[in-house]
Amino acid sequence: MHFGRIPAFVGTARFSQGIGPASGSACGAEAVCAWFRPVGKGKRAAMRWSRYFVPTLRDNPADAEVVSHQLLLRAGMVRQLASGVYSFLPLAWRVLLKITQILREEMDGIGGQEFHLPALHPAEVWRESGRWEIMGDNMFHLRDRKGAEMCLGMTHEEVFSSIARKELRSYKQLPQIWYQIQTKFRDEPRPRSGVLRVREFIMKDAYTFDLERSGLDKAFNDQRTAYRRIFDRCGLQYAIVHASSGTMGGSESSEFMVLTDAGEDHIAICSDCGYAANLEKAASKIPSVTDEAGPSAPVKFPTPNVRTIDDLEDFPGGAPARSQIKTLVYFGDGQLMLVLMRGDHELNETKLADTLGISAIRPGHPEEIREALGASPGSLGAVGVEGLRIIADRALESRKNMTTGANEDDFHLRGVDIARDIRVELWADLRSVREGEGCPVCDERLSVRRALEIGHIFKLGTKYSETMGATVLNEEGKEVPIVMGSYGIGVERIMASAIELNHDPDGIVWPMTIAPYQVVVTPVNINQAAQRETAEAIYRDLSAAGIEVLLDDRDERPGVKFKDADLVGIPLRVTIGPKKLASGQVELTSRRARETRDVPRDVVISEVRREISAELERLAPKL
RNA sequence: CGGGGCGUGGCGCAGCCUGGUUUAGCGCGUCGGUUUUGGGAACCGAAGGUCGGUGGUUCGAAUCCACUCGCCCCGACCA
Repeated sequence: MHFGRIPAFVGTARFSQGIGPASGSACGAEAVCAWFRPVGKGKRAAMRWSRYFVPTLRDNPADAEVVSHQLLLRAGMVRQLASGVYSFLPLAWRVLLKITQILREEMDGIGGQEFHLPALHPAEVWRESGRWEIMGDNMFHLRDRKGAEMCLGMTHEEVFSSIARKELRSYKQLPQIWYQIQTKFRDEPRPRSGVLRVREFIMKDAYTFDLERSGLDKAFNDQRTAYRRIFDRCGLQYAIVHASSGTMGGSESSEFMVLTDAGEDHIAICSDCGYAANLEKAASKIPSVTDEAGPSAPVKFPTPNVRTIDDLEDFPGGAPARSQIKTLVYFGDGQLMLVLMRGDHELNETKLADTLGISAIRPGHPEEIREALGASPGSLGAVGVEGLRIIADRALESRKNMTTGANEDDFHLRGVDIARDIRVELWADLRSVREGEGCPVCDERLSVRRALEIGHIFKLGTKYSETMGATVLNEEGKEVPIVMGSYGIGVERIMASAIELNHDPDGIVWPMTIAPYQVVVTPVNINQAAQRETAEAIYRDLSAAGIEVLLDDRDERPGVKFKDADLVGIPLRVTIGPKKLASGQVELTSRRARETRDVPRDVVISEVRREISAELERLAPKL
């Protein structure tokens, strides 16, 4: 823990790597140690607000929109360095350390072993897994001085797999549960929402290695339980939802979602049976439509200036949206394809990509579309189309007498019988579920809510072990691919969602478990000896009791100190004022309850301890 | 990548359209002093700005033009 004081170490670091004195000592040793420093037992130098770096702001910076971003800035916890890149100041770092401490305890609790892998990767391992191409511009690429291609790690399946394939040879070594808490780099197309979608962030990522599917099932369930304990302990309310596995691959995945409008995902949830799924995955039941018999063949009719579903609904001789076929053109896997939806339904692109098993799809460009179909969007249809893949949403199955574009500008077809007139290659659930539709499990009504992803667990299976050759010998001496799982948690997102869920007009209301400090001791007037001395004494006693306490010894007016304490969100405040102190009393305020009560000075320590215990009890994991 | 917006002391903004009367202002914050001390004090005094950058137009540019960098929002995309 004290490498920084060993001259040889500092000297070596400085000369061999050419880094300055500051990084040589502070960064080289202490910053690393900070990851491992246990939080909460500090009994050293007094934590005095007057000396503590907490640059609070009165006004909201103009470019902060979401609450967590505004409050993190105003509370003097974070500062932006670049778009999607944030510096964490001491208060925020304490919160993050407390969160990572909980992560460690729960990962260790299910047998996890902590690693620390490089953030800088050779291109090679990503080429092997095939994700160098798939990740594309989302990955930060660079070259070393020899010109070799490298990248900054977006995630660590590849690196962990490369260790596993070299070192794991026998089934006797399995199962393994490996994890780390590491910085990830993703060159987001659009960083946003403060610390919620960023380009550099801390992730707890875990990987399990098993011989068989059954082992993976157990590992997956253990992780799921650990995740529930973690988020319970962090004071978050969340939903566990079925999710798409996207570019991670794998067979099954669940996301842990905090219900907040600051999130960018949408989830469908059933309050009755508990069904919950990301809209990228959610299914629903919708009433079936009975069509009247139509003509024996499609009938073309002129529709001047009709370009949209709505236009055609209003057009004389048109059709209601539910009797229209929406024809979308997508490009993916090197080819154009037609995607058919009911007129009033919306395509979910992730469902389409998942159905096709490809990662990158995009809408066709107007020129491509015109070249392929001879018409522009607004007049497209699939009737008689040959040579293009045609994928249709299940809601269109066995529909008759439908109306769709004629692939001739300003003309549509009516009387289309899908089974008879369109060569559908693949039927799939492609539509986005909407509020109020039927739960696929119990038929109750689904609601659709905005949510923020804070964790995601995947059953990877053998995707990476096969492409990267990570195998072991089983009991019969046969070489088999290792069955893997992958499990991630966004550390800053826990911090930010805790704020999204716990704040009031005055500022943050930290859950006791992750609060930067548990108590702040505030003398109303630091210049009055009695108040000052009492505050110092209470501070010492609390500190000695192992409580995380901050002493607000600033020579400020009380209002300033109260406002800052509220803004920063410290759960408890002991206030020492002149009148009450004269009768041997101090005040104990709960930030969350916004309640203040008088407490005799000589029992304040035990009262504080009791309040903390009660809060920790409230946040104790339920399983 | 498409669309929109914004860069003026630490934070929030005005000034720009209609170039010079501005020594570039205002509120908050900061520093010094005095009086204060239970919910962001009052008064006095002070510091702090290459007006994002470069180039141009002009007698003269924060202001007009071109290019460029950065940031934010919506969409696309994304763990």
